Amino acid sequence: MELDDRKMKILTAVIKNYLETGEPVGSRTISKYTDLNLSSATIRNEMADLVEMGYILQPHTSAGRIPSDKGYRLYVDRMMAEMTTQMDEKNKEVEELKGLLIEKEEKMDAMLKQVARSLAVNTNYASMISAPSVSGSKLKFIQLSRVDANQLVAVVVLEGNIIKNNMIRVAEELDDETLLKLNILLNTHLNGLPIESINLGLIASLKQQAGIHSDIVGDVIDAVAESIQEDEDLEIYTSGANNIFKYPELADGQKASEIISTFEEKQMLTTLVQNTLANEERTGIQVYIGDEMQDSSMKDCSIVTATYELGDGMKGTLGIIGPKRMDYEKVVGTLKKLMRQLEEVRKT
Amino acid sequence: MELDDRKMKILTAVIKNYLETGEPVGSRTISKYTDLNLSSATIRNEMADLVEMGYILQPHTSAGRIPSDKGYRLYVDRMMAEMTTQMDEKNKEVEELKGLLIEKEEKMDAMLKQVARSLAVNTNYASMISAPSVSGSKLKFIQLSRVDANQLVAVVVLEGNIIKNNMIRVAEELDDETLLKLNILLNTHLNGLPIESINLGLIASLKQQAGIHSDIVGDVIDAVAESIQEDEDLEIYTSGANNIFKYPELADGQKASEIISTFEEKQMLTTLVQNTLANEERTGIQVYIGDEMQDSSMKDCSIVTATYELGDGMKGTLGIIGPKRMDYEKVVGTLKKLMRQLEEVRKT
DNA sequence: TATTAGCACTCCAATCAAATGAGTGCTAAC
DNA sequence: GTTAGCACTCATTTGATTGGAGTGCTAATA
Repeated sequence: MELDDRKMKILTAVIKNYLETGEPVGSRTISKYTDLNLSSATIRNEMADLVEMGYILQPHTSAGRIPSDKGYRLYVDRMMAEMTTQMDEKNKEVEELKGLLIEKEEKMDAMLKQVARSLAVNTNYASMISAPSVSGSKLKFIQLSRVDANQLVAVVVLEGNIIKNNMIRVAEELDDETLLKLNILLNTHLNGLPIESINLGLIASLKQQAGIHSDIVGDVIDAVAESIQEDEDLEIYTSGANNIFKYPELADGQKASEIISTFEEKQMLTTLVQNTLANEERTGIQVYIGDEMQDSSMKDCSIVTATYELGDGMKGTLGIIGPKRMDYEKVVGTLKKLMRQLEEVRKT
Repeated sequence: MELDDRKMKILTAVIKNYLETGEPVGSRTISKYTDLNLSSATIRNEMADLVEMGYILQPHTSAGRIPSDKGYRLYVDRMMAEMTTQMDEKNKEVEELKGLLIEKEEKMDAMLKQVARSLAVNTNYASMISAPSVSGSKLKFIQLSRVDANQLVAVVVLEGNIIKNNMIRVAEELDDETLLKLNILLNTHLNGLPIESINLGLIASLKQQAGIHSDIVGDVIDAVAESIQEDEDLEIYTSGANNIFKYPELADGQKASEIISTFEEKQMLTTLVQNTLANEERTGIQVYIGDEMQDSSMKDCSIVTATYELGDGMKGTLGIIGPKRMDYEKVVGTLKKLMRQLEEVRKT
């Protein structure tokens, strides 16, 4: 059987209607809703075909139809394709979301929290944002200072002015001169390097040059590596978890509990973010529908993710978690705008 | 009317039973449950009195009784008093909670998250912990370094090895010598000072001594102050929010949504923490029952908080949020143990 | 051949009455 | 002061009934 134009129109109508109401859609409704001028009986025949083809489902014998994951997928893919062709809508709506303006924030985490929050408030869905991965970013500055007899603090500044630090405990006390030498050694060899390029070979070479202090250099490099790595296991901020209660299909006790839990654990979100960053493609926007995510607690949800870039190869992901029947157009639009705004921020 | 011994026993029996079952308790149940050897009829008479006195409630005419906030309050107060007298229970149960062992963590926030999590897992209630307030703590070390032409990074280490940092933008470029002088100036005047003592007078005096660079000193001090203040607006970590779904009286959509929301916003928790820190008393443990909190979303909850101290005047609060009928004894015991453990941590 | 009107049928959801049973309050007896 | 006994209350459960939305199928129509 073939998905001809008419079937497509009916499918779209079913989905759109279901997105609005959340109730199964009957043939009569479609008959009026569309401009096809077909009777409900004809629609029924077509809908029976669509069920057979797997695009819609019938909760029970005498009920209307609801979209299946496959149906949503088709719909979303078409929408995404359309959106990229008619890019003029970009200008049209740019003003619209005032609440989404991002204030310049000195502290990265404060900014991310703010973005997550405003995203949740504006869309009425739950939201998340991952801190930008620093991989690919370059070392800008390293400073080793003595705090007291056997404690040092290592401060590392990356491009994009991300500051990391770490305490280092040293067995033997270091005098000022040695400390100075170490600082010079570290800075001359490491500044400007992308953090990936700090590998074992380089560390060995540094240790050698440090002579009698090779142990300390080892410790220091470890500490530096650790401080960089620190939230390379993707810090994720979430907001608006309670929004899921606005959608009856998620608000049921059992489901809600699972979703909240998944949300809190963040493990699942982390893998999703990694997934998104790995799969990045044309628009940078990806949609996961129901079972397309591994996690069973998300089987009644959809997640829309977007990759943002702050320059210097610092990429992160932001996303919306909502019911399958979420307003994909609005969400995708909002995310696109936010992506653009985040990319502006780096210029300031 | 007077709350004699027998009434007290009956009240306690009602509460204990209700804590377990969550169902209204009838006279017949009490008649068997206690060793009073009284018939249900007598119990009924007494319970009628207890209702009149406000310690228990009757959801509707022909139902059993449930404890009122006043009843809970009496029960909790008595329990707390008992617990402080028979402190031997301390030894008895110390082994019991294996999962509660706190691993030494270099990073404060990682440790706090871990504590919150283990608290939630062990109790089956939601949990929270506030980062220790640094007020009262002393400055240990300040370092100002140039990252590039017009950006400095200020690193501040407080006692307890809390590290804070902040970027500073300067209009005019500073040469190495000036920077060195500034560092010396800051360290000689500020090291060892409790952070509260950095007031306007001191700043003015520093500015004066900085001579032509007084503007910069102002900026720097501001940055330092800001970085210290940063999470003085009480960072709070929460965990186990989904546990509320385990208690039917909270799992209903509307209520759950409000609670989750309150939990996420953290505003209410912040004021609670401040409250707790301000009111600290004998044991350091406080119980808030239902309406004793301002927030209406918490009207069906109780919160038990404990104040921990990491030395150096660094105090924080940890707590448990659950239904009113939570297992107060267990919760208080667990919190006490955790307090002790946290206080051990500082010694390592 | 594609479309449509018509009709019997299905199934959910809402409504209602009756039955159930836990628990009370009160009174009279012990 | 305590208790047995009894009538009464009220939430909850159960089952039967109904209404209506929606389907599938068939026969008539264009």
